[in-house]
Amino acid sequence: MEYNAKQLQIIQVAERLFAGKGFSGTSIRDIAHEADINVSMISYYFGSKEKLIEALFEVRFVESAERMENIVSNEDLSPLQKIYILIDGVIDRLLGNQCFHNIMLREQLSGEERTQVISDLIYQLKLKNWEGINSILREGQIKGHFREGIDVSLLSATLYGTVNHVLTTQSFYRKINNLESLGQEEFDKTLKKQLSKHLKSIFKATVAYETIE
Amino acid sequence: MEYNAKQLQIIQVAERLFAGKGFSGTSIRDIAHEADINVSMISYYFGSKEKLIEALFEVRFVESAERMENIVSNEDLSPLQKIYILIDGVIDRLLGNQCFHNIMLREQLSGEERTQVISDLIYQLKLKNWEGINSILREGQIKGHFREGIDVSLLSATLYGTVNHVLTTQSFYRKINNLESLGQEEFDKTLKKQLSKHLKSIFKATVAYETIE
Amino acid sequence: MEYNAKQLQIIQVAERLFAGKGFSGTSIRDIAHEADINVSMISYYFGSKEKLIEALFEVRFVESAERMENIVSNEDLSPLQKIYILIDGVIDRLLGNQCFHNIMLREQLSGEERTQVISDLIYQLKLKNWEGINSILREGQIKGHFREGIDVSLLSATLYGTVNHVLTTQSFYRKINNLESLGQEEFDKTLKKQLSKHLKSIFKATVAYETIE
Amino acid sequence: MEYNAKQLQIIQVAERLFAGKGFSGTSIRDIAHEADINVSMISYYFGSKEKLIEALFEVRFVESAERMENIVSNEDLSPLQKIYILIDGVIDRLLGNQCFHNIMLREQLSGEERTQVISDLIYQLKLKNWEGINSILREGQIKGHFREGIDVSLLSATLYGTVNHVLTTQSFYRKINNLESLGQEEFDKTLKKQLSKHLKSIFKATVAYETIE
DNA sequence: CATGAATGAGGGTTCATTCAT
DNA sequence: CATGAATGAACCCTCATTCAT
Repeated sequence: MEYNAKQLQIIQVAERLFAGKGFSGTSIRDIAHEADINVSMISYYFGSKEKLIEALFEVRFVESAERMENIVSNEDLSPLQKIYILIDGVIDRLLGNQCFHNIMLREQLSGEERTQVISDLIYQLKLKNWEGINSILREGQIKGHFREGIDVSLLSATLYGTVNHVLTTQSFYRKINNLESLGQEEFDKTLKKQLSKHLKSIFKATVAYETIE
Repeated sequence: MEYNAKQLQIIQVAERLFAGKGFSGTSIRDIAHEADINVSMISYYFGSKEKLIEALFEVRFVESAERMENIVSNEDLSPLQKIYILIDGVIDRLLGNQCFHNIMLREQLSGEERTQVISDLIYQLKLKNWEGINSILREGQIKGHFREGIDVSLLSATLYGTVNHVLTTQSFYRKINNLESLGQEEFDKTLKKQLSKHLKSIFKATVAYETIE
Repeated sequence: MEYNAKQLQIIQVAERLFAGKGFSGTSIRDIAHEADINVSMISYYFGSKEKLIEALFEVRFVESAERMENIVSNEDLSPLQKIYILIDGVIDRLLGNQCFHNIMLREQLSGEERTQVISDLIYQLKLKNWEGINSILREGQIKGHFREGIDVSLLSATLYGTVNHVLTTQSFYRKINNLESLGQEEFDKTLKKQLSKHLKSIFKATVAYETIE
Repeated sequence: MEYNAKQLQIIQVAERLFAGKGFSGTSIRDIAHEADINVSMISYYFGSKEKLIEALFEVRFVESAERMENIVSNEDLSPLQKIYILIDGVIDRLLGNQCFHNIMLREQLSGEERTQVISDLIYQLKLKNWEGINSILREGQIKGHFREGIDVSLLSATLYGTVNHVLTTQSFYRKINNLESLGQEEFDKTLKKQLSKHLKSIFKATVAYETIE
């Protein structure tokens, strides 16, 4: 599915508003007003409000579909290096697309199953992510670098859950760590660095034998 | 603030529906229908839909306000034992009140700051939780059991984030781990056990010196 | 119909609120709140909101029913003196019960004919007033003091209309005449004096032969 | 502000209903039903019920803004002739737009100050009317036709108050003067004639020296 | 191909009144 | 005799969508 410039602009505005106020809490009038278009354009271009959020998911998924693949298939890296790159990749992706991941979190919290399309896309992404981590861990186990008996699901949960939680509670994090004076960009940089170190440390301790460096 | 039986019933229904469809996505007619009351009762009992969700937060917060206190102040436990009890407490609390924590996650994702009341309550709860973990860690450091330089915020994020993420992606977790045949109760039990083991392992590796058992 | 102290208190509050916001614009909750009673008391004491305004009219009418009679039947006064006393009486009555006359004006403007009871009371009052003026004028004509061919209805309209209009546009009157610094009481006194002089002058010029003093 | 045909139709219906039942007493459903439109059209066209009445005031004010000007600035007329034309103009205007003036009277009786817009418009109209009368009277005084020491406010009150009062109590007027058999049009004609004569007589006696014809 | 006028359904809230106590 | 809990109707307004142009 290809979208023209106007459609992409609408999607972008919708993404910001859905992130801030939720799907139900955002009216097409809000979107139309912010995007400076007529309200009927949303139905015209996308068919309905629901189709709009589907389009949003499609666009963002296509963008991020290729990343995991590149990491796993790179043969020059050790399993632990791959894990490290994976962690940084997740951090970058989630913090770099905060609006979209906010929406995705909301959708996962929703029992409404807005549409099968979105559910399927989220499922596919999760599966791909899980398989990526899994294949790296298996490779590490085969190479004798990693322990046996690692719970991939829970380790994934720790990776994504920690980043999401920090993303969600940014303002609290700033307050508690006296980082309120920092600009958004600088704060993001600091956050990424600390998150990266923290998660790498957890992963290493969890998967790698002590002797591995 | 005290609520009578009918009010508590409404709150309970609202909690379930807000968790499933979000605040904006749930109409007071939905709530009234499910609770088998007249639509005007919500305004009558709570003043407005917004006041209803505030009441919900107040009730749930009062319930869970005392838990952390009991753990921290118990003098018979070692710091690591306290951490372990804390972890199990968090798991129990979040998985035992899935609807409410779903709503709380939604509210944290929301940029709307529905009301100052809710924001304040969430902030207070987070602060209390943070202080609880912090004081246990400090105690462990003073006693020489725990490492220095622990990032309390990120460790909290890992604890809450991991549990929340699992809570949010339960169905995926079941599917990927072939646990779809289990009943909800049995699954919850399994999940709690595995989460507990996983998080305790992470915390131990992160905070404790290797020699500590 | 007799009303107890509580009922009279309710009537008094209702009068003030009806005057300020109109009958439809005033809710029984407003009244109950201001009168510091339960909402159900209005239905309980009066039967309904409509019956309440009827009661208000009854009470105020009984109060003012006797005045005109006294003026007309006083044999010691000349017709013109009677007219003068009548004018001052109308001014005093309308300005002394501004709330009630506000409500009465509203009811007369209304095409709803809220109830036959109110319509009848207003009709009776108007008729009594008209007859009072008429009989004084007739007396003056018989005595040769007053001209023939006086339009009693229009003269009444000028009397009541002028006072009502001033009553209605008090704030404009204050502004245009630079009386904004005066207290309400002092302003009322000034207003009454000027209205009295103005209307007496009009009446004299309209009804009396020039030579009459 | 320009209004299209449909908006003007809605305004016209609203005017009639507001006059009959008051603003609070008229629901947008009433208006929609009478105007044969969907209820949502009122919000759609005017924004809200309050904005609708504002629009009504704007339209009617624009219509009557020019009249006074024409009278005052006409140099071929004597001051007394101008007064006479003014009186007939007021009578025509008030009796010709009974619905609107009913609403305006209601608004002036209201302590709610529905919106600043309406209050301002009414104030401007009153001021313009006052200034018109004032300038004619001053002209008459300068030319030596009129007395000194005329209270413009009270004279205005008598003019507008008398006409309004007759307008308000038409049915009583008919009854008392045995004019119940007349059709509305014929009655209006009779009323205008009598009102005109009555008010001109009052004004002449009040402002002009006896010798002036 | 794009628009904005128009719609019916449903949103949250307030209403006057009733009824069991 | 007096109360407050509870009700269903109606309130104004916003919603996503449609349709003629």
